[in-house]
Amino acid sequence: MDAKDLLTIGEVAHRSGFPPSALRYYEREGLLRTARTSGGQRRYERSVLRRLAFIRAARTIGVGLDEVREGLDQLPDGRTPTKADWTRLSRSWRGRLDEQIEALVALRDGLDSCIGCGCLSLQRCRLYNPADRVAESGSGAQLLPRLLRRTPAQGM
Amino acid sequence: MDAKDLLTIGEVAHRSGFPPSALRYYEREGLLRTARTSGGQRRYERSVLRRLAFIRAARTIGVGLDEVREGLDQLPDGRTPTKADWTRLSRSWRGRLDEQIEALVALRDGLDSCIGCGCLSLQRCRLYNPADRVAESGSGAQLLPRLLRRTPAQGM
DNA sequence: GTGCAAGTTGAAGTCAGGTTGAGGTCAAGG
DNA sequence: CCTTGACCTCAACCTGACTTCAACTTGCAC
Repeated sequence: MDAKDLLTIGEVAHRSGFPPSALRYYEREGLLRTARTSGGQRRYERSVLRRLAFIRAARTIGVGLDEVREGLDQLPDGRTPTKADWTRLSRSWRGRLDEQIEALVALRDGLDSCIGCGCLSLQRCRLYNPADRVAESGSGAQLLPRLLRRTPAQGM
Repeated sequence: MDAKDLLTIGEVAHRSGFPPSALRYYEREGLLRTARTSGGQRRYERSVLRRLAFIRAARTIGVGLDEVREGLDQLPDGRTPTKADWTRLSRSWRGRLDEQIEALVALRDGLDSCIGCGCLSLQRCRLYNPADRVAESGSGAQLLPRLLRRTPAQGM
């Protein structure tokens, strides 16, 4: 916490791989807090790098920034987060990842059967069925896409 | 091809699960062609439903519209596409799906090791490494997200 | 022949996750 | 002190895949 330990935005950008524009954006969005010099420039504590690693990992998995913020907000207020804190956060993604994989595998199996039959039929094709139910039920809901919906990393 | 067989946009919307706005959009984007009544209203051949099934399946897998169009453009010009035509198109996705699954599994394994060590370290964490490479190469590109990027079926 | 649901258009809006640019300020080495 | 590169803010822009809106027209049932 020595003043010497504080990093400029350029240093953080270089070390984290996020461009400065993203760092400023994350700050605006409440994912990061920064100290400022008397002249108004950002100075980052070293711990921001771990936070950014978390953000990077979350984004890679496809977690949206809102949810990332929620996660980060659950970190202990006063003290520096421990290994256990980060572990707890990460663990919750394991399930999501499993879901995503499961959904894709189901899709692949469906695709296989479609390749087999060449159908893509409204009645029979498993790839198509989600939409079909919509047509039947009149509801706006979808089935498989729901699992995949959480839009995977878009930016940059 | 009897005039009686032509469908209105509402009927196609209902049977395909795509809202009319999406159907018009797809037409503007060159994924669909339609006949028109003397008054200018769209009339769809029934075959559009199969095309839409293809589009739905592609979007579900995460294929972008540009690529869907490319695929559809490869369908035979004069004749009605056969089962084999659709099969050929679908088969190319199998590989993509495999890739996506593989990427997610790798991610999950990486996550597991991170949960184990609680690190999310800049140097060691496998979840983090993709970004690290970016930082090195100076490019704005991402590695894994590229595979997951294409936003899964959004419509309705 | 009329009423009204369903259709038409083009333009603009939406959402996420940032990027880009203009115009100006800060900080550090010489 | 001065230069210069790094930094600041605010606003506007970007992509993809649509949706929504306003203002108007069609087409089918009665």
